[in-house]
Amino acid sequence: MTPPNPRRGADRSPAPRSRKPTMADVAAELGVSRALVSLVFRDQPGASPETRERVFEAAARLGYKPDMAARLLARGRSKVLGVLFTARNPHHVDLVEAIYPTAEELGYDLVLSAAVPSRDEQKAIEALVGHRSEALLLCGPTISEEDIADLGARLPVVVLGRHLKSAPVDIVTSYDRPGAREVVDHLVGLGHRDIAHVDGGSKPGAPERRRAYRDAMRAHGLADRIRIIPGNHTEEGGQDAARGMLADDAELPTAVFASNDQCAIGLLDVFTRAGVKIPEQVSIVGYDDSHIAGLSHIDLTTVRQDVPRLARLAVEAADEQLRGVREPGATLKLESKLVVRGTSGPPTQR
Amino acid sequence: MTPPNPRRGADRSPAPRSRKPTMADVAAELGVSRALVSLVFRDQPGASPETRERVFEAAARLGYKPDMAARLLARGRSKVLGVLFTARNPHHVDLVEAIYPTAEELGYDLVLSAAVPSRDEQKAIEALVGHRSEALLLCGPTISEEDIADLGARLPVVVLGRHLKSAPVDIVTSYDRPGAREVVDHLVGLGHRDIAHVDGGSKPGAPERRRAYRDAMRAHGLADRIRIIPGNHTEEGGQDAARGMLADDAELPTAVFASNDQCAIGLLDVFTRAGVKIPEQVSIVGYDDSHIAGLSHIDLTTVRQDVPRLARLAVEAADEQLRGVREPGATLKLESKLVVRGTSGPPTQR
DNA sequence: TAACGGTACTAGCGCGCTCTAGTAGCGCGC
DNA sequence: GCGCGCTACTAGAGCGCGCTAGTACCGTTA
Repeated sequence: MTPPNPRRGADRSPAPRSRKPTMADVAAELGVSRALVSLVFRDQPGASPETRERVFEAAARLGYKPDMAARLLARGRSKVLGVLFTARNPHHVDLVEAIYPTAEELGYDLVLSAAVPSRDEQKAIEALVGHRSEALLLCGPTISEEDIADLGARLPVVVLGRHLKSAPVDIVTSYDRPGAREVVDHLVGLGHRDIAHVDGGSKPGAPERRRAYRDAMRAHGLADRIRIIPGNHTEEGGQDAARGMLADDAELPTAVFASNDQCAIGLLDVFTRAGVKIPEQVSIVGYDDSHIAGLSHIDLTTVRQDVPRLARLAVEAADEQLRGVREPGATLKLESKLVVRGTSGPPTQR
Repeated sequence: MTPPNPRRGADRSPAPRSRKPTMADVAAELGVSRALVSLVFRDQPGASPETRERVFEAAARLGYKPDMAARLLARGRSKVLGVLFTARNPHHVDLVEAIYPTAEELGYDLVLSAAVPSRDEQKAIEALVGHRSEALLLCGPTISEEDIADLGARLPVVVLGRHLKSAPVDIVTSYDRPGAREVVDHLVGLGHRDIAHVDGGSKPGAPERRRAYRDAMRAHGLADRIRIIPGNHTEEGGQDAARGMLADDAELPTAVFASNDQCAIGLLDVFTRAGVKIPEQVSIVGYDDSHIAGLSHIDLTTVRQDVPRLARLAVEAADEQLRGVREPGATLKLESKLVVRGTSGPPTQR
């Protein structure tokens, strides 16, 4: 029986388009050695300015572009960082956007792999490793701490936005306590006392934010008002939580602190549609200050994570691990700060 | 005992982590040839079942993973598709998610490159080509038609969601006319006559949707009610348009058809915050049915593009070009259909 | 018996590049 | 004359893999 995929011999040369020119073509064109062309393209000393000129000119004329795969293979260092992110998470998207400039600055190329429903994180990570990523930047990974530790033993790993007890990886994230504290301070300052928290279950960062919320409430003597509603880091999570609160006979809290922006947006939506005035009847505060909260239609009060610095630190951490200047296992935390926008305000008395 | 570490000269490898195992390590471990291991990993005939078992077992034990870069280099065909998308566009994200399964099915690996503000499309595309993408899938590219044509001359290109006059590339998109027609039919059926269109300027797909809106209005004898408001395919575009409409002395239209979902969401937000009831005072209809519209808090009436099929057709088109079974230049169009949700309803008389 | 065909494997070249270890040619000082 | 150091270049060995063209060893068949 022939295999179902008989793409074999016909596999060799795809379209009869003109073959991609290689370094050898450029070298032959000029009558010099491949090594010289290589030198020029790597911007290494050892070629005269005139020769450089001629090489670039010939390369442009032939349409030569360096082949990354071959370069990666030949070079000890691939200078490629693999980035895992969740396509649907706007905060991750922000991080990815912010990672590009620093990576470029330090001379790294980026390969992205998206965790999507049909393709779990493990597979996405394997793809990154397979593409010769030297180090991995994982945005809010949901795989087990053990798996992350295994990965960390194989290559440098930097985890963004998630705490880990003990894994041989670097961690770059924000302090949750001050952020949550600022949220509660802000809301209490506005006159709120019934401040609920819609959490993110066990999603990256969620346990810490939940704890920070509890601490902040206690610090304000509001221990008895602590109310934690199970949620998720998705719009649906917020929607479900909001529906639950509306269906509940108990009074609505006057303020809700959500575990991330997507969740907050879910809350916002269901409340708005139910005729609950935001922020008059319920104030809503998110977390992350993803572009979807800040730039768009939401005008959400939220906790801003310093995304550009998070991204920079993450890339630098990876670079340091790669250069071997220190052992993995560092934890870097940044301050985050409250951004007051339109979804929080003083409660109205009922 | 453990594999002897044949360290090469002066250790160029970054961290002193255990060197990545290669096929040779696996072969040595079993006392067989590299070629055998290669066979097994490529799932080719020529190895006994027992041997396969042993190879896999040894590979797992050593932690061997095939190296893509080397594989790409050695293989005539790289079997890698490069995907360009805009990180912030939820519809693009949907497409990326949908592309993965088909690509996997046809045996292609995916490399993503995001167009982000700090990194224009040209650079993102160069990165894809440099990583040995055999073909490119471009989600709503904004570069010039000429640049796309140049690209298409170099390698197979499939453009998603944008019309082109003449370029040697395949195009996969949706018919705009029936979708827009359905929108106008729906709104007229509800009793609307003042139906405005917030367009997307020259963004991919926008001109066609604008034209389709005009045609549909004319078909309903509403040529004199045609009202096109300049917008953009972003939330800000929608917000600006909405603010403009509110500031305008003229009466609000009773319905607004936005050029994409993000734009519709911007409209939705500004209107809602201004106290305009949706859909009682103004109905809003989007375009794309991106997850942000469908699954989330928006409950937006919109035109659904058949994302899974778009994705499948795009990958298949790339595959066909690569196999050389036809010349590039095909245009594939899919039906799209109206999805009625909560943001459209009958107008209230004033 | 030889000839044959099939299975299970191996040798070794080459993909396009990087990089070490060179060589050739030059001017210079002694 | 010699060595010296410098610049400008080249030869050639890999990087980890895929793939063609083998070889060795069966069991059949005429």
